[in-house]
Amino acid sequence: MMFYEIPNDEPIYPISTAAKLLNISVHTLRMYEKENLIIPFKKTTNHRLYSASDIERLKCIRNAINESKISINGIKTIYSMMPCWEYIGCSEEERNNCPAYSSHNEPCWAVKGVDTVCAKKECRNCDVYNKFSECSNIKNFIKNLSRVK
Amino acid sequence: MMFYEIPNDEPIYPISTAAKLLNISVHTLRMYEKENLIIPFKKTTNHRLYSASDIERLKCIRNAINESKISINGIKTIYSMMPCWEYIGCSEEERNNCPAYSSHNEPCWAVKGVDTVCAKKECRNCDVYNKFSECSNIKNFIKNLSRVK
DNA sequence: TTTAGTTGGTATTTATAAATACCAAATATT
DNA sequence: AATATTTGGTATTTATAAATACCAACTAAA
Repeated sequence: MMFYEIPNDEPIYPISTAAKLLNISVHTLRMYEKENLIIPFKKTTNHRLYSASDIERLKCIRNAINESKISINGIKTIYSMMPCWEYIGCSEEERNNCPAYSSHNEPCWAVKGVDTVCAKKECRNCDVYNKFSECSNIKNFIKNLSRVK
Repeated sequence: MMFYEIPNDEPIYPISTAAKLLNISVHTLRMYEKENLIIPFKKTTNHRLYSASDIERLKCIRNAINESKISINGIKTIYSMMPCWEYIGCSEEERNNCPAYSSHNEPCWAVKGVDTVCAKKECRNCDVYNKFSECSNIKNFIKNLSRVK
């Protein structure tokens, strides 16, 4: 018998499976997407697929909502505080042209402009986006910022 | 006729006046205090007094709750992200001994320990606390952090 | 000393965020 | 070809955060 290891960023679960794994409804998953909390992989036919790391991210979101009692808009605001420009390495000018740099309500991946460094990037694969599979990472990121730089 | 300028950090409004200015109930003000969103001045008799800058801060909190739809716990989590240690200038050791450094749910002024630099400080008068009279300042602080250091 | 305001507490109400239910059209699967 | 699933949409329900109401004891002001 052979085992194949599936990378945890491989999109494998259709939406119904993801919903079952998280014990929530399919519609709720679409709602989280509409709110820019999650970016599932989309097939050419527009059908969604979720990876293991997507599931982890969603567990984290569920925990924030249900245990920590942080509203969806609260989570979005927290996401918006990520200093993405440091991670991407934006120049002074690039920062000032980027809506993400001044956004206080939406995560960077929800507001990237058309002339920005990130415009053509697939946010789903971006480190800035992925650093949040574990939610407490934003403050950790801020800690590192202040030490490293 | 003479005019006396009142410093905007001077505690002058009793709770009923503050409530009227904000168009909310007295109990709501006490609730915000219990949740560590605000630290009003307390007279020796335990009666509260609010300053003009307290009122501004509260307007900001009201806006976050009513307009931005961020829950109280969300606001607390956002407050907890403030890199106070940079502002206070804590050493490596001081950081690691301070509950505020690792807190993800409570603002620093709600969790300061007994052996910390801030233990004896009056948080109400602290710059870290006061920088938030204008709410969008946390991200601005992070921006400065990454540039200055 | 009489009236007004504050204290901290619990119990209740209200407003609404979050989740569910249902829909017809499109796509996937057998 | 027939069954199952997904799509995006609106309308509804549910759970609960946030605010209010009420309390007796204490303090402040006229």
